[in-house]
Amino acid sequence: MSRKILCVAEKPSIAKSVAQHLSGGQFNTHSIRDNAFIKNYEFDFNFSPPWGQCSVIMTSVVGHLTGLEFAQEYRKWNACAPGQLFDAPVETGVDKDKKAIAANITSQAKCARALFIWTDCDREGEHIGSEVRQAAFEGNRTIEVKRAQFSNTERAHIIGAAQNPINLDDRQVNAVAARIELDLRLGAAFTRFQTLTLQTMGGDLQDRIISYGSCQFPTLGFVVDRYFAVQKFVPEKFWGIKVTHNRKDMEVTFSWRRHRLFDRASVVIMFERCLTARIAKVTKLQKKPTSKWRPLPLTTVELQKLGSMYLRIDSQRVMRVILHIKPLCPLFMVHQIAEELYNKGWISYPRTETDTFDKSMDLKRLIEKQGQDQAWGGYALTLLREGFKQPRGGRHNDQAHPPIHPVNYVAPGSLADDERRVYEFVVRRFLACCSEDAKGESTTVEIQYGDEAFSANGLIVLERNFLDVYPYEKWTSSQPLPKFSLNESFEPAEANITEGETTAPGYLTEPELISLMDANGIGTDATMAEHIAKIKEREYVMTQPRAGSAQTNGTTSRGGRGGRGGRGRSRGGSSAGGGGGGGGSVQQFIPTTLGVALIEGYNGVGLETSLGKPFLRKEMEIKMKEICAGTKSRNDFLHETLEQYREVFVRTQQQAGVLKAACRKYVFGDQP
DNA sequence: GCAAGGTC
Repeated sequence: MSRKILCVAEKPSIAKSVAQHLSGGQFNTHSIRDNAFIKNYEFDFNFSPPWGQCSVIMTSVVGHLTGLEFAQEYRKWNACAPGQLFDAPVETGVDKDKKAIAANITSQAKCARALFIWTDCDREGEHIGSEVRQAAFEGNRTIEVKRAQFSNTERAHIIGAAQNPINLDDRQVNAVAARIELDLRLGAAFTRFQTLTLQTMGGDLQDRIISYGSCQFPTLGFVVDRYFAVQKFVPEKFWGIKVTHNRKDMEVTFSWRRHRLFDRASVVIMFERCLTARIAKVTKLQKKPTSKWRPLPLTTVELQKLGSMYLRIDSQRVMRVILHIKPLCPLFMVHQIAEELYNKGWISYPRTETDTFDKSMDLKRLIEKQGQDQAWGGYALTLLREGFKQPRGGRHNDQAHPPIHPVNYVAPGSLADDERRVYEFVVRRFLACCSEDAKGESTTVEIQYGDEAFSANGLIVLERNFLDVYPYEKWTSSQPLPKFSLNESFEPAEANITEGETTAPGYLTEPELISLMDANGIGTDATMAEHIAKIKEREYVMTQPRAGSAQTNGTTSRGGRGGRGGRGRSRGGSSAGGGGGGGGSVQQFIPTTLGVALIEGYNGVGLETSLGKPFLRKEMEIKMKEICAGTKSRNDFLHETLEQYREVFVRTQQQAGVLKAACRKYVFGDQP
């Protein structure tokens, strides 16, 4: 029997590093025909029984091998009514530019005894694995198929994965296969319908593609929702009372327990009672221990959000990204950099939803590796000797990957500038997770002044703990507090009525948009940025710098945000200091007239669940998870979802007038 | 001329 095993990874970089680890560095490299990226690595490896010592060919694909298309006769836009695409026959075929890669696998499988699949351990990776399996079957009907389970490219981990293969999970394969079919049918049907229908209105809509996608539209919906919240916002005046007192060269500001009222006359009456009373009395003096929690283990979405807030990405990287014609935004770049660090074996798999470390993981060993660093090595070693804490656990677990953490030490000096910053962030975050919370003492002084109560807060930081290694967060007192005693009376230095106005929420920013997409299951961590780029490309939205985003000008009292619109909320306290802060201004998203018209149009069709809302897509995601759990079949899912959308489609077709009216109103500016 | 998901 053949002693050859064929191994196939999801991308060339993984094939290479796995080959290096399994071979101990001794391997031969062969190019393949018609593809410059793919290499076959040849070496020997001693597998666990029943395989034993085998010769190995390690190669890879580049992402998906195949694509789904409508049968030839349905591909032309005018070949059929768009609604027919819900049922039109579809066929899977190897992508044109992937033929050579598939042929390589087919031919290598011919004389192999087994196929080991080394695609990423996520849903899409499982499906790519099934595509690889199919290509291998074309050359060898009886090849045995196994799957290696790994989440980083650290040597021991890779060798362990080679020796403990599992089977391909066909549930995950089915879930993805169904998603692919749905995305194709729905995307094509609605895109053709919308485009062809609205084209007839001429003008600006004449020659453009008005695409629909199950991710594009909800993303657009978030932008439009916020836009209307801003537009419809009505500012309201409010009034408050501020009391200040000077003691030992410190000025203490007491804030009103009622915070603010929207009725000026009442505030004036209350204020005058304070003045009449003249003397304030300390009614409560409380000191209590307080702490600032160490951060949770790092997930992809957090890395992207915090990355764009804290890590400046240099312009060279921007150029590289432009040359690859990739969507241009900081989040996407952070993602790419993390991917590179993973490929090189420095950090764990950077796509994970998990914010809990498995108890069996040897975290101390990972901390130890960081001990040699000049900047944080000392902290790491001290942490090992004293103060190590098992990290807090969040509520997310994708059951596939641990939180993002450093797997090996690399001297920051040997990394490119932007890689270094991301690596440093991952390391510091990891060390912070394993540290003690910061400890402090908070003091609250409450006074009674007239009929009103006021209070002042102070904070003393006693132990910085994780803050020492995690400069991205700050914990500072709002004001230093002098000593007060219980029941003492004093005459406040000053009391004033303050005046302010509620301010409108801001337009949606990129981190906010990402948060909304994440919370609603729109796109994956790798594709969110692409969906955002897509709705810009389609001219559904545009971006512009938010005026005055750098600092709030705090001379007049502005009572926080969001009276009516409700959404806009000032950032949490830590944003002020942040390490490096990005420098540039925050981009905000504003819908175009077309974007508004589309969302308003679909909202106006009177469906229970508008296409501009995230619910339908969210439901799809939940059902995919059910398929993976084995509680739902692929066919039931496909059928249910198609019928659901078909209803929307039919309704929208019947009420195309509503969609057109929205375009007349917003795009052409006609008065109704 | 359509989608979303991989990756180069």
